[in-house]
Amino acid sequence: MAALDEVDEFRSSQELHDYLRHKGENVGLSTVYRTLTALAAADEVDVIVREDGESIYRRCSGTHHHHLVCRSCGRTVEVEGPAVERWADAVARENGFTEVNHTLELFGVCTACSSAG
Amino acid sequence: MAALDEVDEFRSSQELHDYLRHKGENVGLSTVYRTLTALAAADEVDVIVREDGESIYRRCSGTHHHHLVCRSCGRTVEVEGPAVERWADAVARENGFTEVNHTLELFGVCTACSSAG
DNA sequence: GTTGATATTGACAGTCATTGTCATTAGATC
DNA sequence: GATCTAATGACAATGACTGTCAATATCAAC
Ligand SMILES: [Mn+2]
Ligand SMILES: [Mn+2]
Ligand SMILES: [Zn+2]
Ligand SMILES: [Zn+2]
Repeated sequence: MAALDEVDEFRSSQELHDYLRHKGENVGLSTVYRTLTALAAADEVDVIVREDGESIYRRCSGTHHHHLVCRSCGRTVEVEGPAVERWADAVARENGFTEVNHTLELFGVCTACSSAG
Repeated sequence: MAALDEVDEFRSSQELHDYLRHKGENVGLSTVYRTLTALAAADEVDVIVREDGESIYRRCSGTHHHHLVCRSCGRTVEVEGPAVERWADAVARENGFTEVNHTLELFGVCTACSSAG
């Protein structure tokens, strides 16, 4: 978890494992997978599934929010949208669905990356 | 594409391949993968990446929309949220991001499945 | 301090969706 | 029919993720 705090961007299990190994920590890949899965289940970290299907993790604030992520450098901005949350609830109710959760992520190119080209 | 029209729910490449084989069509798995990837790239079908990372495909209406999907049976409702679209645009602009797209899907349990248990 | 019960670890092998390869086939053009 | 070209499908390879299990750490008695 400390390692995730250090990077501030979304990282996959394998990336985080590499990072820890380069820092000299002797930790196994299995443990990284297990730990991240457990932390995500306990809502201690956020997970999003990238478009290629790989899961990436990040230490985030405790409140419900979504992400605006730079496709190029991974820079992440946490964003909130109360109107969106209400809309999702209403849509689910209108259609009789229960136990509804939603995934909402924004992917784009940040200022730094678009000026760098 | 005709096969996708027949099912009306999101299906993975492998599921669609099975379906075609059971109907007697002699088509290879590679071709199903290739075709679905191409159709998705050409915006002829919608793709979403399930939480386990598997990509599933569906023939949808041409207008921009999102999905309310039953986790149990796959039943899918197309939903629209103009307020959400405006919110996404505003958030992207405020943070200086360009070329922004968004993924927004709702997963829950439909009426039929929740009464069936 | 030693012992033993219990939980955690990590090396390694297995799984499975997806992608790559390539010889074969289908279709068009002459 | 001969020749070229694009599409196909069987099969192998990739890679993220999961399962296994012996080795190790943790810790509470004794
Ligand atoms: Mn977050
Ligand atoms: Mn759709
Ligand atoms: Zn960037
Ligand atoms: Zn259902």
